[in-house]
Amino acid sequence: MYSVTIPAAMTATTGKRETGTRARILDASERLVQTRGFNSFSYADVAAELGVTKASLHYHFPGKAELGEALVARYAERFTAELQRLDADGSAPATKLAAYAALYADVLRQDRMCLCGMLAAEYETLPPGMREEILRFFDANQRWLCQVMESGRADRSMSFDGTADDGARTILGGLEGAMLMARPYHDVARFEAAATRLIAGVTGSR
Amino acid sequence: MYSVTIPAAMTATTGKRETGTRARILDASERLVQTRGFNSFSYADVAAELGVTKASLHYHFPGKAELGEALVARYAERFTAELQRLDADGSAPATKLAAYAALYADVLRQDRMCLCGMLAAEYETLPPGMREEILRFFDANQRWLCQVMESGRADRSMSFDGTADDGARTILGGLEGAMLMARPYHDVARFEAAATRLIAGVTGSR
DNA sequence: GTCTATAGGCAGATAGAC
DNA sequence: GTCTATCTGCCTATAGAC
Repeated sequence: MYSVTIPAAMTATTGKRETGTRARILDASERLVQTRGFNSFSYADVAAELGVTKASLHYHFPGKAELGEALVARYAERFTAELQRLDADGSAPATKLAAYAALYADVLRQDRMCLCGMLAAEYETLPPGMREEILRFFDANQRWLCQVMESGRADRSMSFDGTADDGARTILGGLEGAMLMARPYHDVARFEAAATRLIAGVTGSR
Repeated sequence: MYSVTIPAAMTATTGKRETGTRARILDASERLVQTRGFNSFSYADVAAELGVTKASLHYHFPGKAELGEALVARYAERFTAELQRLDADGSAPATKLAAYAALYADVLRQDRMCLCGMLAAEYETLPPGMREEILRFFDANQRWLCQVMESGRADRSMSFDGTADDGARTILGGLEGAMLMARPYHDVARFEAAATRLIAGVTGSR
């Protein structure tokens, strides 16, 4: 098994567990956005879940835009930390890709969509600050995948046509799409089968 | 070029152009859902675009749930007609897959997401009637892709590992995900590169 | 079929007491 | 920091005239 996800309410950089109201707001909001979408959850939802008032939430996050930006920032920070951890492992490129896909599977097992995948669907309706962060998240993933594929090609453990850049995009989009499709069916196996095939497409294991 | 999409306001089965208010409501709503999402558009948006009042919309569609169901039903009907048209062509399996991907590219070129791909993200928030129709849409696509792949394997024009079922799901999810990723970047080429690779993964053209 | 008018609710947000 | 109270606006939806 490749997982071992960092819990939401834990700062990726310090590893320090956060228990303050701010972190609890982010945790509840994150789950709501990943399951329902940014435009389909309200301050009232979060307040009810935390047992506080809406006004209290506005103290921590003046507006929904600020809350949204904080959500993506924390999510991206955590995800980046996971990618660095995978790099630190020093495992083979193909193993890294499998571990990467397993991160997605972990999210799906909680009946959630990737936060940024969900926000990508709502992209047109989001405030500019959130849009920029979302693109940065995808760019970072893309770069990491591209680098893994390049190294796999370099050590001859992988063989694929075209650029590593296009391959990375195919995998990123393929995994996001596989999540999107698997969720309505509540079928993680559906995701895993697709993930395996997507990775096989670049490892040349056919 | 593989496209030649049936215009929205045209009944797929009869080919008869519809100009009534009902069809115009569906057209405007469809575009809004595909760009913003079901929970991010309102009767007011549609009414303003059509130059009628919200009350008039409620005459044609009592509630948003009924409007949503009619949207998916029409979209699925149109899409199914396209698939039948592709079958009638009698072209090679690989050509059919390329034409299938081109249908998605046409949607993306209008800066839209696949209607059902968008609704898949919002799935948890949708009324039961819409949910069932969305699953039916994906099932139909899946079956069509599966059948094309089976025939490709049968005539030896395609070679792929695993079941055609898994392959079909990988392509369906891969294309939906590629759309999802390409839209924020306004980059159709990004989609096309991924689509080509996804199809190459089953045609064995490597 | 389309309109005016309006209901009832919930959204995001703010002021100010404690 | 969290509360009560309140505001304004938009949402879906309905009644009833034309």
